[in-house]
Amino acid sequence: MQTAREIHAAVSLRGEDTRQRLLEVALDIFGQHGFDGASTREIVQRAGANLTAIPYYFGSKEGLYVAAAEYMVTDCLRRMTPAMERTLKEVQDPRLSRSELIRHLCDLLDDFAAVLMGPQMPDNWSVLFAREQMQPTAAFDKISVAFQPFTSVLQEMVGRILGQSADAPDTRLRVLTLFGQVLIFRTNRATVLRLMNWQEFGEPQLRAVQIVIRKQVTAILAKSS
Amino acid sequence: MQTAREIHAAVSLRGEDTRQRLLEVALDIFGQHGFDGASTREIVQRAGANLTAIPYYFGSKEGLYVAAAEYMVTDCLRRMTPAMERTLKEVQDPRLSRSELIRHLCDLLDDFAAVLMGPQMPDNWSVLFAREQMQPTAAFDKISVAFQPFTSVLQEMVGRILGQSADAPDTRLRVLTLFGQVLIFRTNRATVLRLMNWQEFGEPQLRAVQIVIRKQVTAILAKSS
DNA sequence: CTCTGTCAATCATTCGATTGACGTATTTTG
DNA sequence: CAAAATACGTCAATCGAATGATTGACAGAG
Repeated sequence: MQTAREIHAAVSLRGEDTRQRLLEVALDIFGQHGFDGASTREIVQRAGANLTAIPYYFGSKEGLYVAAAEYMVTDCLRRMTPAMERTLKEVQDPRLSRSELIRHLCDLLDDFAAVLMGPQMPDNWSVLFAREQMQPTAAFDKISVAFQPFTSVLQEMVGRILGQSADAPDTRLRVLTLFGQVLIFRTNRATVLRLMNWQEFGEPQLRAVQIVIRKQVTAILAKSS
Repeated sequence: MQTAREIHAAVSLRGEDTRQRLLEVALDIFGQHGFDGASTREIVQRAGANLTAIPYYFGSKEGLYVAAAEYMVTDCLRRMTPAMERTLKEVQDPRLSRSELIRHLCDLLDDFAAVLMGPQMPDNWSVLFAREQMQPTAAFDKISVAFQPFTSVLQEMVGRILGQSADAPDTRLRVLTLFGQVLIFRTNRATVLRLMNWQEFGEPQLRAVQIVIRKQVTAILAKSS
């Protein structure tokens, strides 16, 4: 990893445009074929750019990969921030009841599910994400750091609901398993579609998932310790 | 996909041996680099075989990929069958109480978590699995069919516990989310390790996960509808 | 005139697959 | 039982195609 070639920052409008198109296409193709399998020729062709644009803007194929991963993370976060900020505002009041906290948590998970299952999240992104989980590259750090505020909010809420520290191992494990209930609909897309006899993740499917998750999250956090 | 070249079935002992080594190495490398990124030369080199062994035994690179995926699924199932058969025997009695059923379900999920987090399940396998979820190839059918009995058992148990049909959409969604709570520790390995400040998935980590999952599954299925 | 961005042409490497030959078991035949 | 014939597995050499990267020239805006 890492090449020391010079990187141009795209000054003019024309340059920024091709840079952007390269990122989007690269993200799609890297997700589809993996780093080694992705062809720089295919990327530049679909982006309507020249082969030399990659070394020019990103230094190398690897530089393009890391930049594409960063681009993906930024875009995901951008879609989650409204729900997160809304939740942060909602739970500001320290006198909220347990059931009110649970309701706000469910609302947040609802939005999370909507983003994950929605059409704005291309499958190829998830593949790249999954690969980084098992074989972290330089891109994983950027991914990890970017998502931290999100898990942080969840820890805070779950901790308050269960009456324990937000940093307690039990709290963190709870957060992860709550995550898991939603994430499976993204990470195991094909299995879900087949088991449910669904053709796609549309509005009614999303609704059904949200209902079940609400029921279960409520049951998990309602009374038990 | 699919090439019509002739495939040799490896008759003698010597042939079966290299065939086996090719499968194991191929599974590792396909998982690591993806289908396009994997190099047949690297595979045969690490397997101590000749380049022509791949067309000879599997028809083509694609044939090797499908065979490797099948090999992985078979191996996973082999590790899960003992727990599954034990559970099937346990729940044979139709007069089992709800709490007893829940306990047996938790036991099954415990074993499932142990297999997923255990060292016998290489990371590269999970990557291949994840990729098949987003971009199913000919190998996904084999994967899907092989895992069906497992989801079938879970549907049966959850349906009985909740007093509803094993095939009801709600039952299936419950099964998927139960799955999800365990699966996240495999699919998002790097994120889990970082959030929990773990260096590995060892015995104590597995135990902690199992405890939380038991608590949550019990809470989910105990009383609510 | 200079800097930014683009371009075709070309480099050495590596890719998956094929070929035809060569041993070595296994089976058939005299 | 021994010899010939067949099938099995392996091997180096080679094919055409595609890979990432580099070069040097060229266009247009500041």
